[in-house]
Amino acid sequence: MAGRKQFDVDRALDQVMTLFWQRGYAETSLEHIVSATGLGKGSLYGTFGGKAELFRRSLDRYADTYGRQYEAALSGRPTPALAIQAFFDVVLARIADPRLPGGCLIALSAMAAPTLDDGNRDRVSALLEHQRQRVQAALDAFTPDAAELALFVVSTNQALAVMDRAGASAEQLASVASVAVRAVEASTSAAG
Amino acid sequence: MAGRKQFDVDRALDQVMTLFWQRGYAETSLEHIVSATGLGKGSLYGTFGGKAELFRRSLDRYADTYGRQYEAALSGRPTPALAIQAFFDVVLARIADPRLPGGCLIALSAMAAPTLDDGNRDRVSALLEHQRQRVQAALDAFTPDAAELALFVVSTNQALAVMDRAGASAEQLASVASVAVRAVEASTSAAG
DNA sequence: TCCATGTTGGTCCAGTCAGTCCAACATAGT
DNA sequence: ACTATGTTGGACTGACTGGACCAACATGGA
Repeated sequence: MAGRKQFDVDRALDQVMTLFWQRGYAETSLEHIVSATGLGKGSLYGTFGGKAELFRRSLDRYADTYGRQYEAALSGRPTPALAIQAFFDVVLARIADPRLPGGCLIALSAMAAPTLDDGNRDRVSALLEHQRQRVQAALDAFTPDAAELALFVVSTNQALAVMDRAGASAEQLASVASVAVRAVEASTSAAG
Repeated sequence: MAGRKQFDVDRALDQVMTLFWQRGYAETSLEHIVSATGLGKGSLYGTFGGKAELFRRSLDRYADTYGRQYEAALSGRPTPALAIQAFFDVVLARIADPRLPGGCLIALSAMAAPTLDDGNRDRVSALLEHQRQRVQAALDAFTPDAAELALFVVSTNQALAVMDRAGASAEQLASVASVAVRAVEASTSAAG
């Protein structure tokens, strides 16, 4: 194989992911991507394919990056409430990081689902379902209502993304998360 | 005034609102709007102004239409839990209506905030804050924690919009709402 | 009746879009 | 050193975008 890649593929993907995360699929042009990565169109098309494929790779990279963090937060907690609080802390910390766009790429993409191609729409649903299963697995040991609670927790996560985008403060977002944690606590200590 | 309007402005606005609600701001072209309303560009520009103004009018019409429904649902309920359940029932019924797009125009627009013009971005925040105040007013009589709970309820409302767009079933959405209602119930009967 | 005023729908325009193509280049194996 | 192979970034294309414009039209008042 002669002629090696002149750029770091993962680094470029991070830049593209951030761009989609900030502006959404429709409002991110190839010109934005070219400008953010410093690459030419030939390199982008040769390495990643078209815009839709570039988006799919961004979704996967996002899910992988933050999926690990969620996984770590959920595991090894003594109570369901502490696990869910740690889960929300991941989101709250990410939202508070000024180097990253607001909200959540998955939530953003779910909203755009009707105008995404079938492949990307399905991918978004699958990633969200995977997230639900992750939370449910962490709750299963504590309560028989894990399925319902897991869906509620994942939904609240999406809510935080919307509220952040709408301009809510860090305190407000933490408050929403804490109400949700108390709901999980009440559910698991009373009925479970 | 000679030369009267040949079309029903509110009817046209409903069609435009539905289009934005389905596809979002960026993915809705003037061509879509012309085609959906059957009007010419001259009529649209003469009556509403440009695309951004058309979007603003759609936001306001949306907020007005469903704001009345939320208001009615919240008022005159004997307990906070019943008020919030009725509130969520408005969203759930709207989502279940096959004639309307999924999710919520406000939530959709909040997600697109970074790429909206200042006027529309501020409008979205204002409408969401108005919604929060509406819920808080309904809860104020019952509990001292109304501010925090109202924010939680409005957030859950946004969560339902995201989950619907992601393909969640009516049962799943109802389940999320019921967990939230129980959280309100526990908060207001225990601490209040 | 006739004209001033507002409406209508189509045409046109400059800019932007995603995607294709290719000539110049850099490398690895021989 | 030479060449086959893969990479690169810019030039180009046809389609589409939001918006400006306007000639034909419809109406209400004088």
